[in-house]
Amino acid sequence: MPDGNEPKPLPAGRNLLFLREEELRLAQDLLFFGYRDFTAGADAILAELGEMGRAHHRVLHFVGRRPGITVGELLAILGITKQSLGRVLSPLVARGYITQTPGRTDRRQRLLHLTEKGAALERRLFERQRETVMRAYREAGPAAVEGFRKVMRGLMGPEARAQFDRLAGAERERP
Amino acid sequence: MPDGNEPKPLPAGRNLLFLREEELRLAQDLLFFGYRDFTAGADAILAELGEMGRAHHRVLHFVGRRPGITVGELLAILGITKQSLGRVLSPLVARGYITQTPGRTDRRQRLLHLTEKGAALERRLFERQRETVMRAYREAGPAAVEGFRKVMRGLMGPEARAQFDRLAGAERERP
DNA sequence: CGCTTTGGTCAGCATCATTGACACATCTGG
DNA sequence: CCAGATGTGTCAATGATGCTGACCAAAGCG
Repeated sequence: MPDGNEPKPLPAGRNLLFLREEELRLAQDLLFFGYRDFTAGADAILAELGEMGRAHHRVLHFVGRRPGITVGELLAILGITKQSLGRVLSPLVARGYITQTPGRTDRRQRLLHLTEKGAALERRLFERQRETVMRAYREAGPAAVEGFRKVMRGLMGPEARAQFDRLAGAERERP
Repeated sequence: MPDGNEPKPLPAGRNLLFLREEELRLAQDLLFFGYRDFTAGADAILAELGEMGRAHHRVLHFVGRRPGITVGELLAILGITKQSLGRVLSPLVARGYITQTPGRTDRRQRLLHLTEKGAALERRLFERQRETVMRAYREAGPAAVEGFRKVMRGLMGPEARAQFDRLAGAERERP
């Protein structure tokens, strides 16, 4: 990321960079409506199925994202307590969406993987959200997408940023 | 929008517009981490004060955004039920954060306004989020902000889009 | 061998949402 | 003017998601 060290106090775009009140009000509105509708599709599927909610989806997502993830890593990513995760993870295991296998080197760990059933549900939720995001991306155009990514990443705190970068780089085998 | 010093003259549109799996996974991660950290600051203030949560903040925000809004309009914006709103709004009125006054033309309506106390709390939460958003905007730059806005708006469904556009254009007041 | 780490579990509580049913005041149209 | 529609408030019950504190068991490690 091209941070800081560029001594360019160029006042170009100053109006945009000086965050006036109305600009932040707009950002608040955008994030509220946008995030709500982004999650709405998957939420509706889950509500239809019953017994599961958004928290279960998040677990399915991140386990699918990092197969073999440990409980501790998942806790760090989600930023919730062990007890809260337990109430979501245990049913997912009991109902055959996720498997737990002891770690090879550290047998205290429970490595989490999606079962076929779990992967199927995750994919269904994924496809539903893909429609929403694809439409937004297509309407906005590639340059806007790049800007969207920059701003969303900028909203994260240092910890979330580190978590995100690990996930984003995981595909390319680049830690 | 088509500014931006791209050092990589890839076949730009096509790769970005065809929403590959990994691109959506990234979008999911971005929205999860970004939205969570965006709300985290205000949530922390509210948790400190006790007695109020994110739902109360949303009410304060939208009442401040549209002074004199009716309960029905607020329900439409928030997309929750009357009962859910009641449990949040009633305490805000009882504790002197919001006033209800009968509508001039339709006395069934309860027009909502922030009190001085309510405006002060809303401003405190606002300033906290301003820091987060300002940092993200500054790091990303004006072009990225424009893209962010386009994509977030694109994520909304038709109803949310109409609500958002009304709020965005609602600088003009009606007495 | 103790100490730490990793994970699981119990009991209790708070917040934010839901549905269904009902009550009341007020506006509006025939 | 009355009947019905509308705007708002409130009852009870339920569910999903989070929290804290406490405690336990298995496994790794110095």
